[in-house]
Amino acid sequence: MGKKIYLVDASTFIHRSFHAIPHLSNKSGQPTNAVYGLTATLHKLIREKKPEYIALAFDARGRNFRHEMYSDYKANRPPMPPDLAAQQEPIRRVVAALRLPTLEREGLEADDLIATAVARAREKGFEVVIVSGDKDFYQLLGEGVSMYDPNPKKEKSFTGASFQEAFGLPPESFLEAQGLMGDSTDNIPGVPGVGEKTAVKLISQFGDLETLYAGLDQVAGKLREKLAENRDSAFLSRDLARLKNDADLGVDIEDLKPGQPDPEELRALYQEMEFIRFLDDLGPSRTMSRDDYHLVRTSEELEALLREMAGAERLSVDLETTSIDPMRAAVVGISLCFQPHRAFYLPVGHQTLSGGQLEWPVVRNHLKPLLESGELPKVGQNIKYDLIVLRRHGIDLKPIGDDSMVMSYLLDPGTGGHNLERLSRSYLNHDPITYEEVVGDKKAGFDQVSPEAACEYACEDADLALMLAEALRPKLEEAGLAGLYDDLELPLIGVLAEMEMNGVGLDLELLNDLSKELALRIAQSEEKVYRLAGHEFNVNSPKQLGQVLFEELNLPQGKKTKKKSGYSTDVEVLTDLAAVHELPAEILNYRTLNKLKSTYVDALPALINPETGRVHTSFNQAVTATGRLSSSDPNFQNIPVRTEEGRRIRQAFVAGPGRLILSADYSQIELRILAHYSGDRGLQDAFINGEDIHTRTAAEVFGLFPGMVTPEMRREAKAINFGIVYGLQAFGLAKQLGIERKVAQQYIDQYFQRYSGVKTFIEETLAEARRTGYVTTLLGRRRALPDLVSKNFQARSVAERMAVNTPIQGTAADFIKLAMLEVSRRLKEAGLQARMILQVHDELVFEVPEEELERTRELVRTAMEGVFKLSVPLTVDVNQGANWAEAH
DNA sequence: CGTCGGTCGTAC
DNA sequence: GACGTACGACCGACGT
Repeated sequence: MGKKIYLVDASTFIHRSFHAIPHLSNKSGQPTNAVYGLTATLHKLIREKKPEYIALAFDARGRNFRHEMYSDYKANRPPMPPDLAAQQEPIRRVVAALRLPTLEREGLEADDLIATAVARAREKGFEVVIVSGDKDFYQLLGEGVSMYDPNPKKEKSFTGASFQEAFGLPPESFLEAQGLMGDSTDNIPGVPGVGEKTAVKLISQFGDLETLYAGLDQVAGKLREKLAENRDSAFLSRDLARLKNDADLGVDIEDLKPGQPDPEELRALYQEMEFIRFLDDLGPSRTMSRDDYHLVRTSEELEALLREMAGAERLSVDLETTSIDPMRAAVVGISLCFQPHRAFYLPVGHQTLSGGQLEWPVVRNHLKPLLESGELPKVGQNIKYDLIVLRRHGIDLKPIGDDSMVMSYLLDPGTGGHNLERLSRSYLNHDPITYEEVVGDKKAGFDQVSPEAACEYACEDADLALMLAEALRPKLEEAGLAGLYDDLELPLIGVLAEMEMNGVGLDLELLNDLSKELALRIAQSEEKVYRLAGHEFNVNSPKQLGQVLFEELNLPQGKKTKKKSGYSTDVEVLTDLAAVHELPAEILNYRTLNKLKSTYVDALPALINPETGRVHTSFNQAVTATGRLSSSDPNFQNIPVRTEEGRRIRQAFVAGPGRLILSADYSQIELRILAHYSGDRGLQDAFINGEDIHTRTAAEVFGLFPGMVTPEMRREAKAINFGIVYGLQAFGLAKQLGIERKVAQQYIDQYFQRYSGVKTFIEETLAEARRTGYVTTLLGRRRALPDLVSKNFQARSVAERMAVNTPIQGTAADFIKLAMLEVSRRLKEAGLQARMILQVHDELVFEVPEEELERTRELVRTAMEGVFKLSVPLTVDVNQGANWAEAH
């Protein structure tokens, strides 16, 4: 086999990608579609052809010899669009990092460089493949010269022979045809009215332009006239299309060998461009050595480890367990790391063993002094998990030094996924061993893993958490987030762990009764639905329901679904249809009942922990974009409250004997924060004077004395008040209130006129956010909003609403977190038994011994009201009862 | 049989 | 297109 060289027409691929691929950009707004297209082509080429010799040809900027021959050459080309110009530099960086040789000479186009390279390469006996789809290269095809177009849509190759077969003329004659055809994209005229078909036909008949014009009388009618009229143009066009094959390449063909691509450079580039697909192509980047990870499986080894740890300054801890639920997990092993890249794994609960392992009581007793030592800060990834598991296993882990997950969250709460793998990739440039790699079979528990495999994985996790804590600390400082982290989020971890461990008591009997009742009512509803529909179908399937409503019953369809895959059957549509037909109304009833039963009534008992007899939610500290907590397994933050059935579910959340449920919620916290932020006198006065804010707003908007406000007006004003915080617009308000859009707009205008401080606040918030690229809360929490400067109207609008909402929602989140810390501190200080069990954004729920009720009430209220001094008072309503429903 | 996107509905 | 932040049940398409 001889040598083969691939000559890539890079410039054409760049243009083609730019126009063919819909707009792509990374989060900082850099357009990337052309970079992506060329990179995809190159990856494919390298992967499939593994070229030994290759060169990428680029057009030189500016004029070249064709402009001299023909002043209108490419005169129809608009200047390079800015979005394409902006991609030139990253393209060069990709090519450089791929270590691909390039051809680029002043005054020459890529085509001429390739034609020249073809000639040089043939002289040296190379086989040549031109990588392009451009017909300008057809003239070069022939012995040992072929074309290959990797475009996935119409992947094709041409050799000299296959070209002849397809076009009926030898490739070198195609140039003659090009003279006749011209090329509109380059503004080469050719013979007007003659396209590829005619040109190829004429040339296959005559052979070349000279012969054609010599025998022009053999051509019939109109065509002959056109040919005759444009004789000069035809010859000029041929000259323009002729590729220059004697240029100076400035490089020897033999030197056009690809180098070893630089994986780190590429990784950084692809990360910046957000080319996830190509990142995967690069394979794992393992920048951390695992050579110094050790199994500790005898008490001698354990004692040696303890001696070594005596000098440690901080300790990274990671547990391997049998469950992701810390309230059910048993310890399988524990890894410890206290200096970079040196870590230890202590197996205690492995089922598959080749050697020995340690007994948990032995490990516990040995480690307990260190893990509970106030002198040695503990570091971890999501350390709340380890805190809970260890506490259940007799160790009170303290103090918390750092949690890499929480650190990363504060740095960028807007993008989800603060797991160790992602943190490691983005901050340490290291792809860790994944859980799947270690466990293999997804159904197997971690205790099925061998201690040896577990050691590598667990030690790496502990190592990573330590490295990340170190790497992220300066970033927090730089962003001004260190205070929020040290004084709020970090201490909150312990409070959340306690709340989760406290859990919530459920009245199972009540839930059982409710379940039976709902089952009956659902069955009745279902029957009625079938009767009204005329047949049975899956009522839970929006798709089937859509068919019944809109195709069988021919009810008027309101709207399509968001992603326009079908008919919408949501509550808004069905409510409208309920006026026309009985079925939609019944569906609504069915949905409500079924939702309650499946999501709450039946789901909750299944989550009762057998050890404690209670339900232990997970409060997630690193999920929401605004700083709120979220709750899952189960989500206790969306337990129904508005309907009667909903309240019955809350009745099942009960206090133990001799205890009460106490609920304390901030009154209108978001609107109070808005009043403070905006400095609006009207809004502030309303809160300072203890007025009903919705009545006040109604009076302002409708121009009445507060005494004249009707309940209906108050309801509308309430919608406006809430809507303002979310960036409401006339369309949305009109829809919600069922009023004309114009009227809604009047309401909003009036609102901003009466509360002009709010209007100013929104404008200033947006201006500041556009300038800095992020918004902040009163405590300095940040959220980046790159889309504020997006060219996409919709994306920009969404970002603007986030910019208004986040400081308000996020400040409320800051406050209740502060309150949780403060309440927790004071309860301990006062020696009260009350246990905090839930947080629902503006509400804290406690379980309190009856005899401590009054003291606890006052303690909770003052702690919550005093977290921050706003220009308006923070007010807390406290209520209590035997269950959560009564406490509201 | 598991995964994942879409739809819907609950909370603040 | 049009009001922010979450979680989760269920369906159905798709892949193993």
